[in-house]
Amino acid sequence: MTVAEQIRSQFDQLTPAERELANTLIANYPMAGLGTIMELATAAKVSTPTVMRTVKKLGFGGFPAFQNALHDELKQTLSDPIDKHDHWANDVPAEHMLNQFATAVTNNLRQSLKQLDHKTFDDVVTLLTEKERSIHIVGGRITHAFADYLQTHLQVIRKNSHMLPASSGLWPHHLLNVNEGDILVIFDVRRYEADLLELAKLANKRNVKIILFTDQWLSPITSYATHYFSCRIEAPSGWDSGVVTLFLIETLISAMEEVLWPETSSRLKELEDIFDFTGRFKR
Amino acid sequence: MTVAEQIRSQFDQLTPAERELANTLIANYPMAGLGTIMELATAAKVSTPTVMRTVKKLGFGGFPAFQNALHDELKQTLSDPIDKHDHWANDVPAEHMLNQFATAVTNNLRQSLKQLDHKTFDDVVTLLTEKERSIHIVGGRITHAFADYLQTHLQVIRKNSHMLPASSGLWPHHLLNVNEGDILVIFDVRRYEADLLELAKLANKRNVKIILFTDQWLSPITSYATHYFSCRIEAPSGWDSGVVTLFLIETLISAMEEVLWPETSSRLKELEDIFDFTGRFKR
DNA sequence: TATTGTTTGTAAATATTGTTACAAATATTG
DNA sequence: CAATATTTGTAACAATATTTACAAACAATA
Repeated sequence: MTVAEQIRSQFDQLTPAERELANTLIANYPMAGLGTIMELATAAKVSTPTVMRTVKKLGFGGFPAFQNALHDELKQTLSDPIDKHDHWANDVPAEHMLNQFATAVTNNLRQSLKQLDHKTFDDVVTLLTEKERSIHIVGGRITHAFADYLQTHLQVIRKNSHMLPASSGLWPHHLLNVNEGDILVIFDVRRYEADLLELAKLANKRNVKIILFTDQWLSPITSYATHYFSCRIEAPSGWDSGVVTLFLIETLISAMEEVLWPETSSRLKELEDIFDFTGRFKR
Repeated sequence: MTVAEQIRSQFDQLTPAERELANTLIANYPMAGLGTIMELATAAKVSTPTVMRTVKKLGFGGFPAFQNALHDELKQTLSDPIDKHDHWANDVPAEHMLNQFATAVTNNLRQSLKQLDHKTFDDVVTLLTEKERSIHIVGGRITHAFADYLQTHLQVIRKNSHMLPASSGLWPHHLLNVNEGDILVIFDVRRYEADLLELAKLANKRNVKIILFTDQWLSPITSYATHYFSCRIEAPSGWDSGVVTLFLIETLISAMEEVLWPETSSRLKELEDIFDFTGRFKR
């Protein structure tokens, strides 16, 4: 039973001043009840004790209790409609790693998306599709695989994307090939790597645009990055999860593809022809 | 500019405790900010002064001012007849690639988990944790990155895991190092690669146990595999999504870690020490 | 390693809110 | 119309919330 229903059901038992209150409360429900008891009293043009008596009459212990009820209701109304499946896998107990991980991962995704500024996303898509800029990609110990994945896909949809060598000793040398206005994509999640930070500083000095993929605690590279994505990486284990990071990479690729479709389609065609020729793939 | 946007835009200038607060605030926005300053502090596991400082940093005069801003926003949201709550990302149209992709990915996850036999999962965990077997990992053009990711993690929690060389010409040679009872983890999604199939046949002949990660259409290697996982890879674009594949890899790793914890912990400790020594990581 | 600056929490002080007691105002009844 | 009951608001009080001051913990730097 909602607070509004409670008010309506007892409306006829209220005194004139109390009805005044009830009316203003319902008139802009539930906002009117979210402030202080004084604000509500003023809005209804009654005194605070009247409010007090009314909420008690309605069955609440006091004004805070009444307000909590409103809060709980609001929570329901605003709560995510995205189903919280407590059981993802069939016939598997909820404590099974599969279910735990599925829950954690979707939470990560939901929260990361809430924090993501979509303008950042769109700006990055624009940057990455400007073909006069060349792209350079680098990752850390764990994130190296993501850098690899991004590169594999970028290669197909545009020219001039390169992986930085695995050995950090070669990075300064490689930076000579990076021009002002070029893009450096860095993956850096905890524990943040000192070499990557140095690289970012150097690149920043050369006016290279830095796009950073990091975690919710933000790598120190953030200060040097033109744009950054913070992907939540919580997992029910000692490990971190890269699922959200991968999600973002793939979404970026898809968004880029939309923009670049004319060029992409012909590149893809060429690629298919080459693979057909080499016979590496099953038809 | 909404409070949420204000938080996002200044997120990188916040201190760790302040970020903690910002995260919980955004995670269940705006409900978390509607109670008292103490409730918010408790929810975020910080002290009330931290909340105080944060809201001032965000540009509000004090907590009540901050709360009023939330109230005003909420008023807007609640009077807005358009249901904004169907979206993953805030303030982004439903047709935006971010929302489309998020929906697709969670559907993939749900469906993949429905089809997954958890006994297969548990059996694979058992197989991979038997340390007398050595593990060999190989991926295709796209899936190479996943093979890499798996290897990076396996390396930490157990001995004797190896990546097959990138060039398929070297695989037959490498197979000589693989003994009966060893494990070959293969990643093969469409378009299925002929070389990988040949490799699987050879390995099968040598009584190597094959664990296969493939898509919902099942690679031809499935017939030679001891266990296989089919991960749905549908995406709203010409590309396939590897999110479910990564999810499974990470879940496997976590499950293995649970089993192997005694050994893992000491290996992890060693690893940390080495990294500390080399100074590659920020503390 | 000592020094400095930053971050964070504890605890006291201040302000505000919620509650109660009581009296004035209003309505009700004989 | 007076007596009584009911309703309502004023003002004091108590409880709680917000803010500030300060000190401990922590990280950065020399």
